Formats: sequence, structure tokens, C-alpha cells
Amino acid sequence: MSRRGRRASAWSNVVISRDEQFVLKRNALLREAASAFSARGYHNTSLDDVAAALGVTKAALYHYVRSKQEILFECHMMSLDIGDEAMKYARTHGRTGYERLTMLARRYIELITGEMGRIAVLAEYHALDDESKAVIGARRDRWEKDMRAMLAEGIEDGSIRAVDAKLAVFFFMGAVNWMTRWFRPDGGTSGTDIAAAFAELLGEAVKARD
Amino acid sequence: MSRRGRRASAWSNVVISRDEQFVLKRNALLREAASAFSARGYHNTSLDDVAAALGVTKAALYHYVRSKQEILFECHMMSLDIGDEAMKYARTHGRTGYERLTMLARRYIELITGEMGRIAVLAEYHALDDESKAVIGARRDRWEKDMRAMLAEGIEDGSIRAVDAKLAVFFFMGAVNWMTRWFRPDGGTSGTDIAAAFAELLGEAVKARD
Amino acid sequence: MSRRGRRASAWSNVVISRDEQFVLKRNALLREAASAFSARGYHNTSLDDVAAALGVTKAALYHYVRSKQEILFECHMMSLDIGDEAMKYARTHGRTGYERLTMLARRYIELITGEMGRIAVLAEYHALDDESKAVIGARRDRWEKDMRAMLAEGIEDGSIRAVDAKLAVFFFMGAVNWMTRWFRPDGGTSGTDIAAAFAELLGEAVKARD
Amino acid sequence: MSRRGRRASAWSNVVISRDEQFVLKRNALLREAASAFSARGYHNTSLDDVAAALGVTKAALYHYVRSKQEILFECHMMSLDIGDEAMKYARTHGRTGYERLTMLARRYIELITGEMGRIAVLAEYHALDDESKAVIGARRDRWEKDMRAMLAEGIEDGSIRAVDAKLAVFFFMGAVNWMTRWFRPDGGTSGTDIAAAFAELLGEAVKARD
DNA sequence: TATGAATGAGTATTCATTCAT
DNA sequence: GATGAATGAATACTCATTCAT
Repeated sequence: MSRRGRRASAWSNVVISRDEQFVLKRNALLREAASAFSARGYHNTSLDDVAAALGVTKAALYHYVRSKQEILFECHMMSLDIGDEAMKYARTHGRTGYERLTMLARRYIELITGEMGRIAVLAEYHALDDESKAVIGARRDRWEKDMRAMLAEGIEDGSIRAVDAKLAVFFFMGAVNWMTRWFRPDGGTSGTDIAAAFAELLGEAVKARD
Repeated sequence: MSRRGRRASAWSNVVISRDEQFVLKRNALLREAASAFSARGYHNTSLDDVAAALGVTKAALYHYVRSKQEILFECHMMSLDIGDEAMKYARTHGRTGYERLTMLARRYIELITGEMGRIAVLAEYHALDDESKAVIGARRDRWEKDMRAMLAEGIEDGSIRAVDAKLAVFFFMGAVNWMTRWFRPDGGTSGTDIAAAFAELLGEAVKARD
Repeated sequence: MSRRGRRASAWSNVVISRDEQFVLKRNALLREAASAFSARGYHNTSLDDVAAALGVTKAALYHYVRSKQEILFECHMMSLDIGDEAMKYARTHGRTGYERLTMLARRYIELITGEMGRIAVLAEYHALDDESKAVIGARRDRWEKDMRAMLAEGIEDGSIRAVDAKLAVFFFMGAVNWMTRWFRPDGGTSGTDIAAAFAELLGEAVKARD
Repeated sequence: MSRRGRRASAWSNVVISRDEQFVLKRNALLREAASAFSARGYHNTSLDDVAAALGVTKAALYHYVRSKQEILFECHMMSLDIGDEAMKYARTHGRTGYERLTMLARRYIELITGEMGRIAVLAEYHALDDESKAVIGARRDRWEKDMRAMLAEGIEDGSIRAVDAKLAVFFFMGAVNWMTRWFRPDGGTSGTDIAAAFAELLGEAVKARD
């Protein structure tokens, strides 16, 4: 019944199984790394740095990941998961293209700034090996295509003016990815505030005029 | 008349002096490096790469710069020079805050994409040493302050609606800096087109409504 | 009882703990380097040389020291420690200034030649960074001052004739430091013999005549 | 009649011929290098340093010497010339072995400190290539043998007590060579004073007692 | 599961040397 | 005679990765 086919023990609510421990620790590692990569860049961050931040030695990290590249890969995947979540939310809740687009923007920024005040990376694409690049690239392309589709729907339904969808998406993605350079979770402006402001800027940038 | 007599020779338009050669070569080096840094990142670019692209050996580079850091520093300075040029242009030619802002955006992007199809870096701030960080940081802060001032002027004169100037600047800077990740000079969309599109997106994002 | 329980185990005389291993290896590294520096000079000795002599790779050295400079610094410190030990011995056992001085000379040379047939460096002062220079310089100055004091005491108590203490110390230090150039532990003359001969030469050079 | 078979010109007393210029400049180069090598060591001294001290560029040095090694070789030769001169002087003027030995010591130090306040190198033997080592080594060995012979003569004629000649020579050579570390021509003690003091210390060290 | 030790590949930097001008 | 430019070899140091314990 349990994930690994072991019988749920009587302690199941209290004790944390070895597998769960593993997952928890791995996630902590990924999040710590994502944060460091965002703040200082992939190549400026050594595994010693990450290990030190977690209070273990570098060698210990290799129990949870196979390589530094894998960490970066997983960070990208986490980041894309967040993107997908925001996408699903917007699709479900928005009615017009304009509504969906602004919802996507707001939700996305809320989620990436919400993770314990850390930001998930999206940059550092070039440090990936070819295979990973293919996987990540494909997901990202798909996501951007979906976002372009939203714009097209908005243009169709009259809520969005005629804009170059491709450039508009790049415009927005740049604004968001650049946040890693200036956003400080303990700074004056909360993630929610930024989400609202950026969503509005994007919305106005593409909104249809009467 | 003497070997050092600086009389303008009949060849003066044709022959290039040693000093001029030096400057030309140094600029070529900086541009090559800037391009590589933009495309692959500072730490992913070895001096061997840069030297190879220029057709010389690594050691030759040290005739023109003192260190890899100095290259990065100069790239930042070049980039900031371009920013200043765009700023001056916008100040001179625009009448309302709105006009100046969109002129700034358009001109800036035109300039950074115009340099022989290369883009000047803006990222990789963290690879700088402390002293350089201070210099670059101060100039960048000043530039962003000037851009915020433009927004404020627009709000004042009624051409721009009430927006958070700080966030609006970050929004725009992100969109621009992100270009290093996707812009290809030989791609389908020209720098001028992007400049126009981005300037319009920014303009609409902040334009006052009636 | 626990893995970290420091109860002296039955094996305590035989087994070597990790910490002890570390110290032993670090000392071996320092001694190997000192030997090489003495024989061929600091700049003529690459870390590859030292590593090869120890049967490891260069990178392994960095587990034990932070830099090549640190190795040189520690070699100097070892050498100064030996000097201090000889100084203490002479102070304790000699009665007249003359006795103490010759005991210092003899003991010092015995110790520096006794270390497994290797000689501790004293030269290569210029390769140190400024901070290290200050530390080493201060200790060396203090030691030379102590030696001058010995001479002064001998002059006072009549066992040593009136000589320029400063020059006499330089005279002796030169004779000793020069040993790195010609002394071979496996050569015909033992360290003890040299110690005796040099101590006598120094003694006669400064001894009071009746 | 002139050294190169050219007729002595009417200007011969006034004008400096090209050959003489060459020799003068080469000597200036050698002396500058010798001084730098003594003060900071062969490997701590770059040809750029030497060139800068002479007010020319590094490449210019290659008009006067074939390599950095050759400079070192010539410095050694100069130093050995001085040694020979002192040796000849002592042989000519001293009557007993003791007299000759102290004369040698004094004259030698006077000469090496007299050269415009610079000291000629003697150390840095290991930086030489094998062929140069052979030449220099042979001359040095011969010189030391001569000095040992002086000691033997003194023992024979009763002016010097029975000492190990080999060790006594090393003792003295060390004292002298070490001078490069502490002697400053503009310091408080003149070369002549040191020569007198060191000659006396050496003399007393080996003098026969009645 | 975690650690210290070791490695190999990579990289910035220095420097003696050469050469066209 | 002298220079600026370029080169190749050497070298200190970093870091991701492996492995025995």
C-alpha cells in the first residue's frame, strides 16, 4: 500500500520512513542549490557552498544526486512545474484571454516567490548537457507556446490587442527571470505585491483599447 | 620631418598608427568577449575560447588587458555607455515623460543590438571584484534613477499613469537583459523591430488612460 | 563506547587516529618541501615536484595547506622553533656567555641536521607575502637579539672579547644558512661533526684572550 | 691597432666607439641584474624588472645577452673574477698563511662591497644549466682549494692551528654569501668595516695559540 | 548515511624568448 | 639598436567526482 510496497506500519503517522527522509533531504538540497544558483549563478556556486549551507560535507550530496548537473536539471524541472501549475490555474479560472494571461502572470510570480522566500532558477540554460537541454528546452517551449496561445485567444475574443505574441512572451519572461537579480524576500516589497504589479503591467501592455 | 615629427602625412587617412592598432585590437577583444559572455556566461567562457575566436593565443590577450576581470569590467562599462547615450538621446528629443520613456527604450535596444549584431552584457554582476562592483553598481543605480525620474515626470505631466516606478524599471530592465538569452542577430526578427515592439509594450504598460 | 567515545582502546598504541594521520602527513609534506626548498630554492620547486616526491597528486597537497606560501611560512616557523629550542638549551645549560654561545651554535646545527637528514630552510625570505614576512621577521629579529645578548653577557663576564655583536651574529648565521648549499646528510661529514667544528670556530672567533 | 683592427681615429680620446658603448651597456646590464639577483633572487627577478631599472624594454636586453641564464653565468664569472683578484692580492702581499688568509678575507669583502655599493651574487647555483654549472663549479672548486691550501700553509708554518680546512672554508664562504641578505650599502656599517671585522673573526677562529 | 582523502581535468596568469618593423 | 606584439611552456590553484571506511 505504501509507495514502496511495504505494509503501512502502526507508526506510520508518527515516524518518518527512510524513503520519506530521503525525499525530504533531497528537496532541501535542491531548494538550497536553486536559491544559490539564482543568487550567484551556477558556476559561482560550488558544491562546497551548497553542502556548507546544509551543514554537511560535499561528498554527502552524492547520496541524493548523481552530479551537479542533475541538481541544475531538477531545479529547472521544479521551476517548470511551478509554471505548469500557474498555467493550469489560469486556464481553469480565467474566462477571457486577457483574464487568463494576467492570472498566469500573477500566479506564476506568487508561486516562485512563495517558496520560503526563495526563487527558482530559470536561467543557466547553457550549463546543462545536451540531453537535459533537450528535455528542459522542450518543456519550456511548450509552456511558451501555451502562453502564446493565451495571447492569441485574447486577440480572438477581443480582450487583447494585436501584438507579436512571441515578443510579448519574451518580454514577460525577461521581466520575471530578471527578478533573481534584485528580489530579496526580506526586502520592502512582498512577492504578492510584485505579482500584482507585474501582472498589471503585462495586462496593460497588451490590453485591447476601445 | 624627423621620425617622430607628427606632421600629417599624405598617407594619414590610409595608414593606421600603432596606437590606433592597439585600440582597435583591444576593442575587438572586448567585443568578442562581451559576445561570448552574453551567449555562454562569464564562467563558461575561458580566455582560450576568446583567444581562439580572435585567432591568437591566450597570452596575447594580456597585452591588452590585465585580467579576465578587467575584460568583464570594460564590457559593463561599454554597456553602460550605451545606456547613457540612449538616455541623453531621449532627454533631448522627447517632450512628454511618455515620449522620453519610449524613446529611451527604443533607442537603447537599437543600440545594444546594433553593435555588429552583438549584445553587450549586463548580467554577470557577481563575477566582478568588490571595487569594480562599486563602480558599476553606482553607474547602474544612477541610470535606473534617471529612468525612474522619467516615469515621475510622465506621471507629473499626465502622460503616464500612476505606477510603482521602481518596479516598472525592473520590469523593463528584465525584459531587455533577458534578450541575451534569445536574441540572434541573424534570426528572423531584427533589432529595430524588437526595439519598436518592446518600446510599445513598455509604453502601453504605463501610458495614462483618458 | 560510542564511535566518538574517546576511551583509550586496547589498540591505542597501535592504531593511528585520523587526526594523527593528518598531522603526520602534513608534517611529511612540510619536511619534504623544506628539503626541496633548501636544495633547489622555493621558485625552482613546483608543487608537482613535492607531490611527486610524496607519491600523491598536486591537488592532494591542498588538503593539508592552503597555498604554496603557507608551506614556506610553516617551514620558516619550524626552523625558528628549532632555533628557539637550541636557545633554551643553551640558556639552561651554559654558565658563562662563552659557554652558552658555543652550546647554542652546536645544538642548533645538531638539530637542523638531525631531522631525518634534512635541513630546515632559513633563506627564501623574499618569497613570503608581507604579513608572513612580518611574523617571521619579528621572530628572527628576536632570536638574533637573544644571541647578541649572549655575546654581551660573555663580554660582561670576561669570557668573550669585545666584538661587534651584530656582525658576529650575521657572521655565524651566514655560516649556518649556507649549509643548505653544501651539506649532504649522506656525505662524509656528519651533522654532529659539523656542529662541533662550527661551534669551535665561532667560539675561538670571539673567545677572550688572556 | 685598435681592438677590432680599426685605425685609431683622431677622436679616439673623446668619442666612444660603438664597441665600447656595447661593452659599457652590457656591463651596466650585468651589474643591474647581479644587484637584483642578490637582493631578490634569480627567480624573483624578471627580465622586465631588469629592463625597467635600465630604462629600456625587455626585448632590448637580448642585444647584449643571449638568455637570462647567460646573465646569471656572467654574474657568477664576475664574482669569481673578484675572488681571484683577492686571491692574487693575498698571495702577493701576505707572508705567513695566517696573514694571507686574513688578507684574502678582507680584500674579498672590500671588493664585493665596493662595486658601487652592489654585491655580486654567488648563490643561485641551481638555476644554471649543466654546462654553465660545470664551468662555474670548476672555478669555484679551484678557488676553494686555493683557500684550503692557504690554511694548510698556515698550519705548516705554525700561524694557524689544526682545523678542518674544508669546514673552515665553508664556514667563511657562508658568512660572506649571507651578506646579500642583510648588507645595505647605504646602511650604518661600511663595506670596509665589515671586511675588517669579518677578517678578524675568521683570523681569530683559526689562529694558532701559543 | 556520512566523512576525509585523493584525483584529474580545467583555468587564469606569468615569463623567457622570438620576430617584424 | 630598440620596440611592441606574439608565443609556448610552466605553474598555482579550484572543483566536481570517486572511494574506502
